[in-house]
Amino acid sequence: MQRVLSNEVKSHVGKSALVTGWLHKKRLLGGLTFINIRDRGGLIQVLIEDKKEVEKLRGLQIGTVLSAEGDVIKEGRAPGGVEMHNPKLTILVPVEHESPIEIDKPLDHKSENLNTLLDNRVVGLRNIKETAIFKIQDRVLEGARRYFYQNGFTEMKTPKLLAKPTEGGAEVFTMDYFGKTASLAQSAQFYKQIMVGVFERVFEMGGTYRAEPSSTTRHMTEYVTIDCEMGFITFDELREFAHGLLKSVVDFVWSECPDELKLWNAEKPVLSDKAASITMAEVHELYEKATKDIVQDKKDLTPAEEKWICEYAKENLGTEAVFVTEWPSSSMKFYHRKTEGNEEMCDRSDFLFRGLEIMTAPMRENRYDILIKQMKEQGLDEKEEGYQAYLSAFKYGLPPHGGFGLGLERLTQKIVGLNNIKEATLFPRDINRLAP
RNA sequence: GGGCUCGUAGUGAAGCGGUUAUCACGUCUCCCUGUCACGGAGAAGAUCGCCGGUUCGAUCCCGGUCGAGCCCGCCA
Repeated sequence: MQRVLSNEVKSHVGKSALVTGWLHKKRLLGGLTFINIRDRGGLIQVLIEDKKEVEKLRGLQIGTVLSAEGDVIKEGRAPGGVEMHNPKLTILVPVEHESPIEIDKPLDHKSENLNTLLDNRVVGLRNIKETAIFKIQDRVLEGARRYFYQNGFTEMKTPKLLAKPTEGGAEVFTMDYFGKTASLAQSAQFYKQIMVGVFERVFEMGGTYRAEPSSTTRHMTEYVTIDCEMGFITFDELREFAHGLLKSVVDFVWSECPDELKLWNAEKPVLSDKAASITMAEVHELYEKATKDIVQDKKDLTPAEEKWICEYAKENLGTEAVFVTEWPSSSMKFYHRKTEGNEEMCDRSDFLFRGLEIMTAPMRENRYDILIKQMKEQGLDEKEEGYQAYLSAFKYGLPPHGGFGLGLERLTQKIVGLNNIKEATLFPRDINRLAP
């Protein structure tokens, strides 16, 4: 008999069916035994009355792989309205080891116990509520992909093994590469820009590696960026496009994952039709006025300011996502573009969503000679081998362009409403964690 | 890299200078015909993170160490 998925069983009412999956839960009530079988479609309840069949489950733990062939009955008392009766059970993989954590009840997400959650990830991810996070993440990726395709983008995959750190710095992982030193990509920056010369609009979703010794609720050493770069656009158009991406992804996820979002009591974000922007100076001023806190370093935003300005935007601008613009050019990357008519500033924006920076969206300097000048100003040697391929893209013509990197796990975290980015990561990597 | 906090059965918690180290979930045995966080009775399960010190006596107080979490810096 052919296997039927748990969510398709309802179309077999009155007939017999075969379901195969994992033993998710058993409840023995004497003459009646209920079990739940989990497969990729969800859960199905099976009622076992035959003592011989019940006895097959003795000593077997949650996680046992089994199949049940029986009659599909319409039953209002069963979850989902259908259940299987008179099953013949076949144990495919007996499991006798007790699960280290429970998988049929919501798992503890308190920060103090995060370590247990992550140490037992292999089994814990089978918990329906944990699975929901990553189903949502899957839809985030798909929603983003659709938005890019609708807007004329081409998906690409750029190398993550690099000869030279793309943006310099100590936060780069290095390794032996057949006698040479290779580094892991800490961004797709150079390749994204190079590919503007090929496709105009490109995107990539892939791993990014940073050897930062950060220990916070929002940092990991390996994470996924939804990266894009687009040519022939203005700074305003870039922010509008990025805002549109967030809106589009949110709408898509809420239409695809209502059940999963409900498990987490996730509230749909309120997002304005058009992108909302506030200058950094305005943020500092509003924040200091409202909280009486003095911001020491005015060249950046503190986490407290990021949280506060998002609350402000929600109340006053009708949106939970806001761009912060007018960043000082004194702390910009060499490939960023200075603001025309105001060289003290650069065309950079950070996109804050529910109190967290989820992307940086700047324009790039596309004029070859000015780019070289900016490299020199930052003490970089444009003649170095690692820059040659990158610079030749400019030498042979790149239009005005800009792009951004959106942190997948940060976005998932904020959509679901999780406290720590690692809760939104299957197998997180941080300064202390390299396994599982 | 800096600061603060926390380590007690498989999991989550309580506790106290002298206890048989307490509770809930899970596990095991028995009972239970509509459970869905099933219910009831019983049982097993803990070198109280590790090392050292103070003390007649340390899980508890002190020091170190290892591990973890949170905040800051930096960032997505």
